[in-house]
Amino acid sequence: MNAPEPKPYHHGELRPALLAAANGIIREAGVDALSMRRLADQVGVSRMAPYHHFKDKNDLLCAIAEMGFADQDRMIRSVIDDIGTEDGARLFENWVHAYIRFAHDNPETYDLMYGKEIWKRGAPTPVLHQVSRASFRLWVDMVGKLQLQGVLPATHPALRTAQASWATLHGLARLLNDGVYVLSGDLDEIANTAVDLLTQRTGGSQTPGAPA
Amino acid sequence: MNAPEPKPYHHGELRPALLAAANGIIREAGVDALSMRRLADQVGVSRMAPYHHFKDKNDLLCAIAEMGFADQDRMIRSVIDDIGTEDGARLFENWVHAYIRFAHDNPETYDLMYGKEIWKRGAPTPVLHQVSRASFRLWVDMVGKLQLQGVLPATHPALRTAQASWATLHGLARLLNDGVYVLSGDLDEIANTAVDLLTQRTGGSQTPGAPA
DNA sequence: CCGGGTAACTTGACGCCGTCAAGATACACT
DNA sequence: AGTGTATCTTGACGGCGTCAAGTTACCCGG
Repeated sequence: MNAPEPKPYHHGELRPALLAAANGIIREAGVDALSMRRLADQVGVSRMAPYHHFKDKNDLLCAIAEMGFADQDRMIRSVIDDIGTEDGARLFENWVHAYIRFAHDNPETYDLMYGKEIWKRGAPTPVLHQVSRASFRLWVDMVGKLQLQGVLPATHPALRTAQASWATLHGLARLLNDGVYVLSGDLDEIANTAVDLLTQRTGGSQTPGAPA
Repeated sequence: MNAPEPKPYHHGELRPALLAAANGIIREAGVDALSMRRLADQVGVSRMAPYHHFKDKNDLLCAIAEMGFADQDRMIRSVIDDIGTEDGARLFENWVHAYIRFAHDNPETYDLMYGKEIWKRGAPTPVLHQVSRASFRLWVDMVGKLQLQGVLPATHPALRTAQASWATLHGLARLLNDGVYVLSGDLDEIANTAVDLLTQRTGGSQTPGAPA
């Protein structure tokens, strides 16, 4: 056992430890409960120690948002890989549900990723900017392919269609997470409605996982 | 001139004065800049005075959000009245643009009305709850009528269609205000794309104000 | 006219917060 | 061994929301 070493002045792995702890706090107590002081305390360092690894609180939040984008991209890509490019409609449906589920499972992180906390109040880190744009580009490309397959209407350029349709997803996610108008239980049904609206489908399969 | 009376211990019109000042601060410096202390200072009373008219900071914010809903409803209704119920498609288009414009012109208030600050963090006042639900009901009724006119698809109940389509508007508003993905200049075009998507229109009038 | 009740307002204090400034510590390299 | 540097600590400042206890002005029945 070489673990103990009660207080090795130099923590050694502070940055990752901070990120992990911050994610934990956010997940359990919400992003409002995350303060630099409390974070430092929880990791076992003094209050100013984190400032050697993150210039700001904003800087820390950006790093967390970055991780969120990475997670989301991973999840989203797995949806694509699961199906291949064969059945576009099904792919889109799964995508939508995956997106909503991600937002629902990680409400606080989602908030950080797209909320004003970072994007309006504090300036987003350049690297966060890149990451988020890359994530959006993934979506635009996807929409383009779905337009070619006739799943989504091609009456507008892919970029515009991507923006408008993504706004729908984002709006749903926000309403769900903020608890306005939309009840958690109705979400799947609303998501299906959104899918039908966007794909201009006549009727609706009520649950995507139905044994077809 | 009977105005001066430098410091009449009892302010007399404190509550409305607080609301007005709060709205001013929010409009000019953002909701983050609104603190109870600063507000009190600006109105010329001591820090705890506002607490006799608003139980909480949350209570104050709810009151501001209420006013926001009132404004929004007024604006929305004026769109309806402007056109009558004759041309549903045009009505819907104008509605969407009016909605977005409202969000764009009052970003901080909009944030308060639908954001987590009130709905998740602090509990919304009962009366705010009522007001917001009434506002949403207005939208649901509207959607129902548009479905009857064939402007919006009737494949789902009015409630679901209202939720899904409203999510689109809300998403656009959020993205615009938070500065994610959507540029201010592209907004009208994106809004039109959204209208076309939702109404399943084949092509698009590019600007609503275009001379037919 | 006066006495007391009550609503409006003030001042003091507490414990949080983010972070600047300056000092202490441990390691890395010459 | 000595020096430089990255890392971590402690102290302090101003700001926040708000509880508790005091002060002031008005209102109303006698």
